[in-house]
Amino acid sequence: MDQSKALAALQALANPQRLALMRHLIGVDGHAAGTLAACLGISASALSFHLATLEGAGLIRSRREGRQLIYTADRAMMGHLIGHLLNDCCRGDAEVHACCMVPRQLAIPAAE
Amino acid sequence: MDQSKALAALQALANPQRLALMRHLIGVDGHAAGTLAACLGISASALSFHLATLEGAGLIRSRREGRQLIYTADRAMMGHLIGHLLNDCCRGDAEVHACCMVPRQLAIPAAE
DNA sequence: GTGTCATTTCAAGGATTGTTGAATAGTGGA
DNA sequence: TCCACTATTCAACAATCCTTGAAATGACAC
Repeated sequence: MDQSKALAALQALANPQRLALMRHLIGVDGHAAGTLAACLGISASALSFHLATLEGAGLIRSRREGRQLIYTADRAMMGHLIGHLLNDCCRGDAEVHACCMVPRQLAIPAAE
Repeated sequence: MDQSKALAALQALANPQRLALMRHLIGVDGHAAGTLAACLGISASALSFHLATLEGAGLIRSRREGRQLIYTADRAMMGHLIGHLLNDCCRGDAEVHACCMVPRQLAIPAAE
């Protein structure tokens, strides 16, 4: 992932509504725009603006199902962004790695 | 890490100059403000503005050494931010993990 | 003390971002 | 066809962010 894509993704995530949208969209098959507007309590046009920003950054995709547009998270893109922060921006720094892996490692008791 | 801290950190990183600053500051003992201004080619006051933003978000710290202010990255904060994205925002999603963990996470077998 | 270096703070302006409400486009049913 | 439903686009405005250049602060040397 190049620098400018990572930056666009960070700018997209750096907003409370859009971060909330990503949370809603990760781990599900997708949500219609209307559902998302109701979840976040924002207007349809504000939602549309935020969805367009996330889609422009490559963090979500959309498909039409009848009258509805179903939005899904692009989990690979999210992973690549995190990978960029971790390995490129922080150059694989050991302390950064150690601090972000805590919960997952604890969830695996005596894994070695 | 709570939601609002993560958001502040994302907003701080979502700017080309500030992302470049983090890159410069990770993995070194620290840089004086003047050095950083020269590296990035921006004015002293613009630099100061960006450093204050990063410091306000907890991503860097500063100490005085004589006339100079030495800035260092808070690698733990950076790690916690990435951990938040990975485990809280993405709820530990396996595909997200798979896409970002190229070098390290391969050592940890999936436990879900 | 004065002078100089390194940096921050301030005020002003331009650029960008986000919200609102009305108008528009696309889909499907009667 | 007409109508209802879903969602986007547009224009206008408010809010925020970023840059600039001048002034102020803090630390050191003389």
